[in-house]
Amino acid sequence: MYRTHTCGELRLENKGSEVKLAGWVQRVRNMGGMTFIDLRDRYGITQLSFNVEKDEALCEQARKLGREFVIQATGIVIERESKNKQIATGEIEIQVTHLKVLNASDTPPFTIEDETDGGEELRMKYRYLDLRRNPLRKNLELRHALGIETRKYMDNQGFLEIETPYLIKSTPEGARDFVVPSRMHGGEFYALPQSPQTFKQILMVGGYDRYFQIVRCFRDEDLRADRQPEFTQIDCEMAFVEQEDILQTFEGLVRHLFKSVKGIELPEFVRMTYDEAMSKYGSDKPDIRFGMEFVELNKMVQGKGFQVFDDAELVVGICAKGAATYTRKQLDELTDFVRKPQIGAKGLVYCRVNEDGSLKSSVDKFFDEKALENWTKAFGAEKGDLMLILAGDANKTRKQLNELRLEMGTQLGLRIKDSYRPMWVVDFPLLEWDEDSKRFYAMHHPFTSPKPDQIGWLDTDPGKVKANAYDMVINGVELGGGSIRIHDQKLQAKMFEILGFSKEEAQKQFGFLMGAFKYGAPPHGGIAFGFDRLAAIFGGTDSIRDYIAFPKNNAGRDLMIDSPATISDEQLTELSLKVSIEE
RNA sequence: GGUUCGGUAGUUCAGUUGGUUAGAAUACCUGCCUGUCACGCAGGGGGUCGCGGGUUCGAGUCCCGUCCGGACCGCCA
Repeated sequence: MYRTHTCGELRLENKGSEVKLAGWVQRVRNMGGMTFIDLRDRYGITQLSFNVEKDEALCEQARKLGREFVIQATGIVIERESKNKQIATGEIEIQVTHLKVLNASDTPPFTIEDETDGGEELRMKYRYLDLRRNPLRKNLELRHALGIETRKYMDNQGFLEIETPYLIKSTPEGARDFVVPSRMHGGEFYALPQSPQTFKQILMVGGYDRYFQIVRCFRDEDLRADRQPEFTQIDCEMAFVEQEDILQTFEGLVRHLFKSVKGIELPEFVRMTYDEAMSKYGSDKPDIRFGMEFVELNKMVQGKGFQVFDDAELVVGICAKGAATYTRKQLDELTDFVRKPQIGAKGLVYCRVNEDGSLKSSVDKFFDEKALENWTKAFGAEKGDLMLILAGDANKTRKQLNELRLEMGTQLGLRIKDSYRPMWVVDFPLLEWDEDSKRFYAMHHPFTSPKPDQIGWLDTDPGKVKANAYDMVINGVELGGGSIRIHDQKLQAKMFEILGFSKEEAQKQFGFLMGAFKYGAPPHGGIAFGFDRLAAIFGGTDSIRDYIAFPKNNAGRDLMIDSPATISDEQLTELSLKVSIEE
C-alpha cells in the first residue's frame, strides 16, 4: 500500500495515528536542527517534520530531496508547535519515521505555484507540470463538475446520451474540415465532424426524441483565445418541439449549472431579436451587463456642412456616463483605439457635457451650442457624460461602435466579473449574401427552418427571411446556438437550391438526410453549447485554453507532443498520398 | 493572407543617445541556523543577447531577412 491518506485530509483528530503519505515535494525548508517538507498531491499539502536529535540519518536524507521528487513518508500525526491557519492541514504535521524516494525529479523549468513564473510557451511544453498547479487543477475540476451536472439534468429530462461517429464525410458548407485519408480506399477521405448535426437529426427520424452528447468537434480554422481546432460541445436535439420548448429546456440546463456548480440564481433571460441587438449594440452577442445603447443621429446631424456626417450612411453614437473627465490624451487614445486596423474607423467625434452644463465637442466648427443640446437630448446625456460618435458605412460603423462600447464598458468598470446577464438572441436572418461569390450562405446552417409565414419570400426576397434560430448569450459570450430544423424533404431541397447546390450535389452530399426525411421525419430542433467556453465563463476568464487539459497554441500546434508532424514515406504510400509543398 | 507586441542567465524581466567586464529578482549549488511554512543569513556557479546578413572604429541596442511565441483582423454554416 502506497498511502493510507491523501495530503489533504489529516486533521487534529487524527493525532497519534501512524499514517503513510505519498506525493510530490513542494518545498524543503532546512532549519539546521529541524527540516520541514511540504508534501503535495491534488488534495492538498501536508507538512512533514524531521528532527536531527531524533534521527540524524533520516534528517540528512530529507535535506537531499529536491523539488518535485515523488516520495512516500511514514510517520505519526502530531499537533504542530506553531500552526498554519492558511492551509486545511495546518494544525498537524507528520513526524516522519521512514522516508522512501519513489522517483527523483529534475529541477522543473518553472515553479509549481499558484502564481507561476513560467511563460505560456514553457507551460504548454511541460503541460504535465503545469497541470500540477492549483489553478489548472481547479479548472479541470470545474469542467468535470459541469459535465456531471449536465448529464444529471439531461438524464432527469429524459435525454439519452448517444455517440455519433468521428469519421464522417466532408461537406463544402461551413468551416474547413479536418480530413483523414482512407487506406483501404485510396484517394478517398473521411472528415472529422464540425458537429454531429446531420446525425442528431437522423436520430430524431430514428425515434430518439431527446438526444444529447458531450462531444468533440473539429474545425480547421485559425485559432483564438476562445477557439481551438478541437473543442467540446454539449450537443442536443429534440423532436416534437417548437422553439419555445427548446428555449425553456435549455434555459433550465444553464440555470441548473449555475445553481449547482456556482450557487448562483440567474436573473431572467432577456429575449431580443437579432435586428434589435444589431441596432442597439451593433452585435449579435451583446454584453448587457451595462446599457450604453446606440443612438442614431442621421436626421439630426446631416446637412449641416460636416462632410464626414453628410457622406455617411449611418451616424451613431453612445453616451458614456461620467466620462466627461476624460482628458485630451485619453480621448486621443480612444481615437487611436477605433482607428486600429483591426477596428478600422476613420475617426471619432466626441462631445462632453461639462459639470457646469457647457458643451465641448470636437466639431464645434460645424455645430453650435443649440445643435449640441439636441444631441444631449437624443443621448439622454447629463452633466459629466461623454458622447462618442462614429459615422460611415452602416454595418461597419455598428461593428466599430460595438468595439468602442465594450472598451468603454471595460474602462468604466461596467463589465462586472461576478455578474451574469443571460439572454436569448432570436429571429436570426436565414441567409447571408456574400458579395465575393455572389450567392447566399446559410447564416446558421442549411438545415435551419425559415419562419413558416415567411417561406413565400424565399422566391421573391430570400435575404429578408428570418429563421427559427436562436443563440444563448451571457455577458457578451455566445454560449450556444441552435434552431428548429427543416423536416420536410421538399423544403430542404429548396434550401439547397437557394444555396446554389445542384440537385446532384445536394443528393451526393446530403442524400442520406433527404432520404431519411421521406420516412416520417418528426418536427425537431436543437441546440449546441460550447462546453469549453461554458467552463471559461464559470471560471471567469476569456481564454478556454486553461480549461482544456492539452490545448493547442495559436498556430494549432501541440507544443508538448510537437504535433502536427510529418509521416513516413511508407505511411504516405499506404495512404496513396504524395506531399507537395508550394513555396 | 494581414495587423501588432515580444524573444537577453534554468525562469521572469531591466538594459538610457550605439561605447569599459551585460544586470536584478527568483531558481540552482555550498556553508550556517531547532518551529519554518514565499524561512532567514553568507558565499558561489550560470549568457551563442532566437538565427542569418548589413551599417559602423564599435551592435543586446540601428537596418533587412528569417524562425519562434502572445493578442487581434480576415476566417470560424
